[in-house]
Amino acid sequence: MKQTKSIATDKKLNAPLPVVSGLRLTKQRQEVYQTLLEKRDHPTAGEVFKRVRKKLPTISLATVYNCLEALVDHRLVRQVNFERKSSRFCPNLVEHGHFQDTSTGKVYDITIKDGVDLADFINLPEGVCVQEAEINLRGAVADS
Amino acid sequence: MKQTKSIATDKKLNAPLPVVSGLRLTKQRQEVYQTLLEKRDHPTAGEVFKRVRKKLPTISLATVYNCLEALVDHRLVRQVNFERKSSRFCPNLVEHGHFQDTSTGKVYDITIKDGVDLADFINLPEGVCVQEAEINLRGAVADS
DNA sequence: CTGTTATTTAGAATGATTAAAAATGAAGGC
DNA sequence: GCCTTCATTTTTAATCATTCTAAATAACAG
Ligand SMILES: [Mn+2]
Ligand SMILES: [Mn+2]
Ligand SMILES: [Zn+2]
Ligand SMILES: [Zn+2]
Repeated sequence: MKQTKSIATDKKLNAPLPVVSGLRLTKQRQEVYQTLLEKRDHPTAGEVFKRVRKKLPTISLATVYNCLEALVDHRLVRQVNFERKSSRFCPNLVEHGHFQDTSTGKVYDITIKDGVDLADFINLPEGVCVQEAEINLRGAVADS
Repeated sequence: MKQTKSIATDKKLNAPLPVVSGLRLTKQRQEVYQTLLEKRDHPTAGEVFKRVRKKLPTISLATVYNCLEALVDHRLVRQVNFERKSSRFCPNLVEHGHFQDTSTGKVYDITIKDGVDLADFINLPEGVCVQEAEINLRGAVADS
């Protein structure tokens, strides 16, 4: 499927892990973050583990989980869940949703139309303040 | 939070499990389905198990999972997932999304504005045919 | 450089869900 | 109603992604 361009897609492929208060800089975290930037295919923790091991052969799976959690908690990475499958991870910080091709399992970013707001198409009850919005689609792609 | 009325919300509280080809009618399935209709609070499988046991004290948890899976596969019930928490189950078949109150954990149905279509606010790539759409919000509710 | 603490690591534990296999029962034909 | 067949239920064990534990290591503030 054709990839849509976006600000985040144009981000440098080897941007260093931003210095954020409360997030100690370790080579494991840098490498996990780099790995997510280099191939934006929404890998699972296990897939990230396989990739990072090429650079850091002694890293453990638990550390990959720890790093991903730290990155997610600091909002440098988003966690994407389809049904009860393994979580996937996405470094695109622009507001977007996800589409999964049911025949390949691959996950793609989908962007929200410019200037569109949640409340424009959803009946939000009085007094609710939406903090996180998840839009996950699944379906087929023509020809493939 | 105030419940929004909908066609499905007005459905009889004790509608029998519809006869569907390929779905054999058992008292376990009927009771699981009834339980979902009676209290539309998006219970987990474990919660359904606790409720159904009052009527069918010998039912097993595996059977509750089996029944829920059968109902979901036959599109009589929807499965709702927030992050990696236990799946929840919803008998509302009208197209809708879900909102979770982060302070109580409770899940509410949210309806899509009338006449609004996915493609109206999402940039769908060429040739994709959306088969399932999941809209899950989390946030806070005023006063509570 | 040193001390303090967060992080990493290997391994064990967790918990929701699924699978296996034997027992049960729903539905269809007679 | 009775029989046959095959889906479903039940109990139990297995799976598997993720989290926890405790000891070893390494950021980084002073
Ligand atoms: Mn977290
Ligand atoms: Mn299913
Ligand atoms: Zn993404
Ligand atoms: Zn619902």
